[in-house]
Amino acid sequence: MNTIYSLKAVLSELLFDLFGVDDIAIDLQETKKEFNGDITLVVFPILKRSRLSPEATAELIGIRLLEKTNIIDTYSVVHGFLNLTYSRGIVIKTFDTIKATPGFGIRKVDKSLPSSMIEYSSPNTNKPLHLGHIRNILLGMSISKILQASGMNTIQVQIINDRGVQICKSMWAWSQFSNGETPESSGMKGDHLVGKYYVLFDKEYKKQVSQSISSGVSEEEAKKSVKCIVQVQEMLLQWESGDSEIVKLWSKMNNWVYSGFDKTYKRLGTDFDKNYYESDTYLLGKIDIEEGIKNNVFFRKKDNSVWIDLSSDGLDEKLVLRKDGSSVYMTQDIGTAIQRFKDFEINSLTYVVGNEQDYHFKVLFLILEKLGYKWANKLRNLSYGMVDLPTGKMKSREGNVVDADDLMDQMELAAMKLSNELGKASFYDEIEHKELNISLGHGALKYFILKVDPKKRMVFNPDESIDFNGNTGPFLQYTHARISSLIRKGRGEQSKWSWDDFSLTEKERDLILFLSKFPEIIDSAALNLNPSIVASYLYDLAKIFNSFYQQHSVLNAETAQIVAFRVDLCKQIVSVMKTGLGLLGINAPDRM
RNA sequence: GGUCCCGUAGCUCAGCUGGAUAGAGCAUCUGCCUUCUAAGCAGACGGUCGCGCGUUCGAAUCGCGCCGGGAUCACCA
Repeated sequence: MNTIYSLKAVLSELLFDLFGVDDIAIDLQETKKEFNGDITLVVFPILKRSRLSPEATAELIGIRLLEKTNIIDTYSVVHGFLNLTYSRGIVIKTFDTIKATPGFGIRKVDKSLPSSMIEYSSPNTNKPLHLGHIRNILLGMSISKILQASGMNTIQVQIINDRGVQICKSMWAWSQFSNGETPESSGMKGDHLVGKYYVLFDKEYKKQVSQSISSGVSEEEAKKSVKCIVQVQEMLLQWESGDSEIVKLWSKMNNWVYSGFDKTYKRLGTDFDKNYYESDTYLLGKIDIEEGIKNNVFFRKKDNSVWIDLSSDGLDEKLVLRKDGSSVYMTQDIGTAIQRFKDFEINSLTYVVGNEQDYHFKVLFLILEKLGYKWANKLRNLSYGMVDLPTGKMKSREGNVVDADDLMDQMELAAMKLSNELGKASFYDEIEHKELNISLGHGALKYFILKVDPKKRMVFNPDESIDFNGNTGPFLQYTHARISSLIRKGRGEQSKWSWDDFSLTEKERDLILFLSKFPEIIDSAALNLNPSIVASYLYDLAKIFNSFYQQHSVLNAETAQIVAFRVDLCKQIVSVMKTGLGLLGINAPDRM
């Protein structure tokens, strides 16, 4: 339907007829604000074939274009730039199409097609979620919605790192220090309680190490031999051998953590279709390694460890099985990926993972390709930069993290405070007001994180980073609420309008043309695994609307027909805003 | 040392499949609420696009080389 595509088709034919140029040379781009027009053809690439001056070439194309199509109304030539203005007819048609398309921008999903699997969050169970997880979760959640909107079925999964030395540390400390403390008895969220003991372990460990050192043991030796760490190692072995007491404790503490995570996920608005647990999957992959040895993908060294040589791909040798036959991370990831393609009818798998693991995933994908899985080229990595604090890196075991729950509390509080300052509280009853502050606080946080290109590293300053003015979530929500209000108030206006009743203002044209880009924006965000594309589109849309709003009155427009038309236009804008914010996981309140 | 990512206004970021005078927000300053929500709008101020060389009619954008920041290359997870 898109006007740019139809224009490109016409141009393609025309330029071939005129000069014999191919599509590659057709460079169409939006016209800069300073010039008249909507879209610009850059004619420089055509000059070689046209053998005319830039101006003459542009003129010639302009004239012919007007003869050939009614998409374009007028043109102007500035140097080598042919600026084209869409005709009223095509603008009208564009708006009619948008209006006639329910859920404009969202492509229908064919349920019978294979799905795309997205893995994200992937927490450890020894500590609560923090700001780093928030970036991961928001990206995963948002990209899942975007993929759905672009017409894919999705399966959202997380792999929960529920075993290993980390959780044993929490278990050990709890056994030592807790006196049987539980989430119920302490009133703490389960994940926070377990995290508390993880930090306690670290303190105790450091204490024991320094005591050991002062009694004459070398630092290196002390770190390995201190009582608490030795006991943790024993615990891990007991867990692996299925010791019932240990497994019971492990299971109890993990369940505390899960109920805590569930609350946080719910608050963030995410939900997984399936959880994978590392305790179930950590043995996967060994069989595949054996298979790969037979096929000469892997090789065994003298000490019995198994490797893959990736030097011909510009990478190193990589271990896939230890000399004692036990797995490394890579082993599990190989096995888990293969398992997933068996478990589900999926045709792609996207991992949302911090960029510190780029190398790991590059290797993983390469190994799976070498193992001959044809879906290996459908593996993707949405890699994102770390979130650091002004004071440096967050470290859970040292406790200097921005906790996910605390952060959301803080955001809600800030929204409440601002709303009271602005004197808006009186419009609402208490519950409604609370919900609104949740929407706005979370909107600010989500937009702050998602508007940035995922691959950029970001510094988060809890005191300064979050704003409610300017290029922010609440600004978009405010714009949405404002338009909603117009529609509410305009409901009484029953006038019918037709295109013959009025001419379009410049801002109205801008809005219609800008709205029409929404589907491409979604496709582009899906293709690039980048929600920030949606975020900046919505921001631009809001800017254009607010500018329109300031210049023209909707409800007090010159005639009843124009009022009716503008209300209709508002309906389309509000729909795109709401859909778009939804893709970012942000609520769009009707008033605020 | 090898590899990957980042470097654009005082700060936070767009723009990067080459195109016209590099755009927003925050901060600072000026206007605009007795008319549809001022969490807004209009404007001012603010730039050697890290540096150099190259490719090109044209480079923030592509290539090469530096510089700065981060990550990674574990029989850790």
